[in-house]
Amino acid sequence: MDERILATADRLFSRQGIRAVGVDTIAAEAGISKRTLYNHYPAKEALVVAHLRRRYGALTHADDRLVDAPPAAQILGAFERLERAIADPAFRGCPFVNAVAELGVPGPGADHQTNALAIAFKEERRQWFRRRLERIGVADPDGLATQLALLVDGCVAVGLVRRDPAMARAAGAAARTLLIAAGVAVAPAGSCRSPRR
Amino acid sequence: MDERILATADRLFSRQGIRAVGVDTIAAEAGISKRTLYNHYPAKEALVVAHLRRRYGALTHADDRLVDAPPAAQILGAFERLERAIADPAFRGCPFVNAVAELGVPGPGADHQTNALAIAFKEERRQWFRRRLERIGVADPDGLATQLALLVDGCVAVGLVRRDPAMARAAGAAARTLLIAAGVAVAPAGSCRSPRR
DNA sequence: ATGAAACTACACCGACCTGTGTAATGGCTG
DNA sequence: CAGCCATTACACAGGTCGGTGTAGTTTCAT
Repeated sequence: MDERILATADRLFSRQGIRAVGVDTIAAEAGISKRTLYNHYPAKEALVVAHLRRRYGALTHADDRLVDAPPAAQILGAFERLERAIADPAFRGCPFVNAVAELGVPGPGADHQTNALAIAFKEERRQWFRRRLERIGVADPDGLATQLALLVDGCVAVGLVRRDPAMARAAGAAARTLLIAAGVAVAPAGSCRSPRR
Repeated sequence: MDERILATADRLFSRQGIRAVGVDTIAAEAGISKRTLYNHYPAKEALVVAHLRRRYGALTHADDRLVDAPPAAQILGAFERLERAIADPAFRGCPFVNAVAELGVPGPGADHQTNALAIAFKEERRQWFRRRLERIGVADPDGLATQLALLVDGCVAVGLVRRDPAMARAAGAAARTLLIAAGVAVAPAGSCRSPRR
């Protein structure tokens, strides 16, 4: 039940924005009464936090399937997955950036949770890159991880306004260039998408 | 008068989000009556569009002061300016990305203007890079311009949630690496900030 | 001084917002 | 069957929203 509520909130918050969606709409779309919704979540804010936590979990481990591939391939694979994500019509940018932008500067003593969640998510992904770069053995894994994470965030941001797979491909190409410049041996471009032909 | 209204709207929309700010608040903060506000702008949506147009003009030509410097220095200078922008406490990310995220998917026959403005802005900045890369004579100015623009957008996005100058420096370092990989001769890191010492 | 234009204060509208209170209904387990 | 818990429908409170109508006041050029 909580799951159905959260899935509905996810969809509506992503599509229309957080403030644009009322609790009545969420309850109606979830097929439950408003009273039931408030029996599961004490306030709309709790629903927002739960929505962000859900995204956190889903997005954090989205690129862990290729865990057996070599680290460089995992990194480039993440950018290929990004290209597919942007092509999805349901793609609505980064929910954490959106939430921070929409909820505005935290007022007195409130809203710190959203920003903390956003920071944690960005750092989590940066570390995802860093771990793999360390396994490769590049000179500055931390700095390069930051650069790769910036490319992802840039691709996500611009992908929201201009849904163009060329943006994701450019991000992947830039990542490839940065890896090569760091001395990493990477497979030639496009080798993953059409392995041998 | 229009200018004062717009400046107020700019500040409030940026700090608190578009939907979070009511017209009463804008009028009060601008020191005018709500009626006067509606005599200058027919609806809140017009105010939002004007706000985005204003940002468009301000941000598009923000990096045109170094127009006499060599193109590569202009490009790297843009990333240094980005570092200062992020450090500004009033920095609130990309207003176009924020607006698109907050206003949600355009309903039937409405809101296309915001998205079009956002696309135009992103493209404008990409072309800004491209013109300079063409003057340098790199092999693929268009592709490299896209990559540099992605770095800027990534830095802006992550700079909103984690106000850290290290992010901007990483973006600048990545830009430098990409330029070098494209065969551009760039000054050593930090040469602009402390010219000769 | 006169008249037009701009501005102000203020009430008001209907719609929507988050959140609660309540009484009735359903299903499930003992 | 009895008791319990979740859920429902529905009304309601208190507030904010975008937007309008109106009557009176300021400003300013002629």
